[in-house]
Amino acid sequence: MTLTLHKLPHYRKLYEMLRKQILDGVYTEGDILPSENELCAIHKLTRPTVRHALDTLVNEGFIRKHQGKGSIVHKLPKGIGILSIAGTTTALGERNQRSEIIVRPIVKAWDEPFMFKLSDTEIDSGCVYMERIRFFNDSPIFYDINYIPNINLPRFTSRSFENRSLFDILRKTYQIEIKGGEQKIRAIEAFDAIASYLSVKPGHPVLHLERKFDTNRQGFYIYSSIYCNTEEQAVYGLF
Amino acid sequence: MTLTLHKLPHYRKLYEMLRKQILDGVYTEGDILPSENELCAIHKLTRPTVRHALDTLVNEGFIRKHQGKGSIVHKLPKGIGILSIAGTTTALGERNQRSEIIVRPIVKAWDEPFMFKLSDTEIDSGCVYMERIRFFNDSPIFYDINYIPNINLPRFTSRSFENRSLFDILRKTYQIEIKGGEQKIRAIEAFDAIASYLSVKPGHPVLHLERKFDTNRQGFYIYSSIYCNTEEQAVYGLF
DNA sequence: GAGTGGTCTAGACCACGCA
DNA sequence: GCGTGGTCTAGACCACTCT
Repeated sequence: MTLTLHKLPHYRKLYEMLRKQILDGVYTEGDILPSENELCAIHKLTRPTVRHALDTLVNEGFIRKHQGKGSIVHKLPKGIGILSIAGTTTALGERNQRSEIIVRPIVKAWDEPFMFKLSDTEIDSGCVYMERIRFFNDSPIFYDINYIPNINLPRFTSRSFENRSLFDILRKTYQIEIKGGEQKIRAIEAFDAIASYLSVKPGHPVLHLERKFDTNRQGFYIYSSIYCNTEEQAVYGLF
Repeated sequence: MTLTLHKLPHYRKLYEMLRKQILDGVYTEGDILPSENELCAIHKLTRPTVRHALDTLVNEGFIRKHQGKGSIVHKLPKGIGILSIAGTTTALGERNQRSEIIVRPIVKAWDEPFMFKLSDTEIDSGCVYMERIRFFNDSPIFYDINYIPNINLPRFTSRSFENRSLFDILRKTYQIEIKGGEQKIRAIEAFDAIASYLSVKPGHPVLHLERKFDTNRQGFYIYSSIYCNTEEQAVYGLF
């Protein structure tokens, strides 16, 4: 579980460390983190750097800050945190999660019409396309269709994606990091294919998310269309 | 349209100014804002302060920053940005919006069971309850139920809410600011009341959001249950 | 009053995009 | 090479919470 390289900025390293400690239960709901001044002293950093790390944790919902009191660990969401998706680093290691490939990655033209506006470069390059089902506690919760521009991704289609995060592979193999994104959300009736994949009856309401991810590569975006069964677990988000 | 008071921090004033200029079309999609150093010179501020303002704009999706290029104004979402709700200030002035009160504010006990865990203080106080429909372009899009703890809110139930934001009143009358929050999202079948309010047929899929807002008052949260018709317009969010 | 987070200054060096 | 944003230091003062 050693981190890839130590070229991360200081605030990022502190962020990763505190985040891991919260996820590992070193700090649990309601605990107060060391104060900013203590963190400065411990890690030999200055307050703006420490605050940057804490601000990131606040944005991702791990802690809340209260003036005069301290940084308090927030309760972890019970649902599935797909709306925030921790745009920054390693995706949150959801428990009891596995995925099943429905359509292995293939190179093809973009669907027409496409859910987001594409640049000429994207259109000319075509996309790597794949379909997956993701399970939580052995129930199919997500059916997602992914579109990745076919630009400078050697041997991408021959890689294995079973039980590995798509974003993990992009990060580790191609140094592509997700920096943020936008999404459209609708409630729709499951049509036959969706109903079958998600084990619901046709016409059952499901969540439909259309997402566009920003990356650290200029002009390089990743697109996903996700159908989500919210019967048992709600989808969870912050704002 | 003068701002209430000038006691805002510097980064906040710069943020409000740039935000207003973007919304007013002074800068439009693709435009590059003045560089950080230019903003420093113009407003007599230092870079961390300017960067704080820009970071806030990034978090709310108004701009994207690109190293070596600048801060670029992002396209404004076409849908309804309820997932982010601009936790910080004046809610985004949606065009062609009006609301209709279904149940005027009344004091009552909390619904049982409640969608979020309540503290003893909250339970003992009861809540101010109200129901509203919100229209966009004359179509009923949101039906929302609001619960506000009945703690130190003199004359709240006698106020008029027509065409005024609930949060505006809380901010201006009681100095209560929304600082963030969390939400659960599901796709459900509209039951009869919902279907009638949102002008859809019973069983039609609608979005159901259960929200808990943090405020600047310690231990004071606001709760909403929102049903949303996503037939015409998608709900829009960032991450 | 002591400690906490919130705001702010005045510098510095680095990495990236572009001409 | 220049200007951009990204990171970082070393201080300062204020507002808030708790005791």
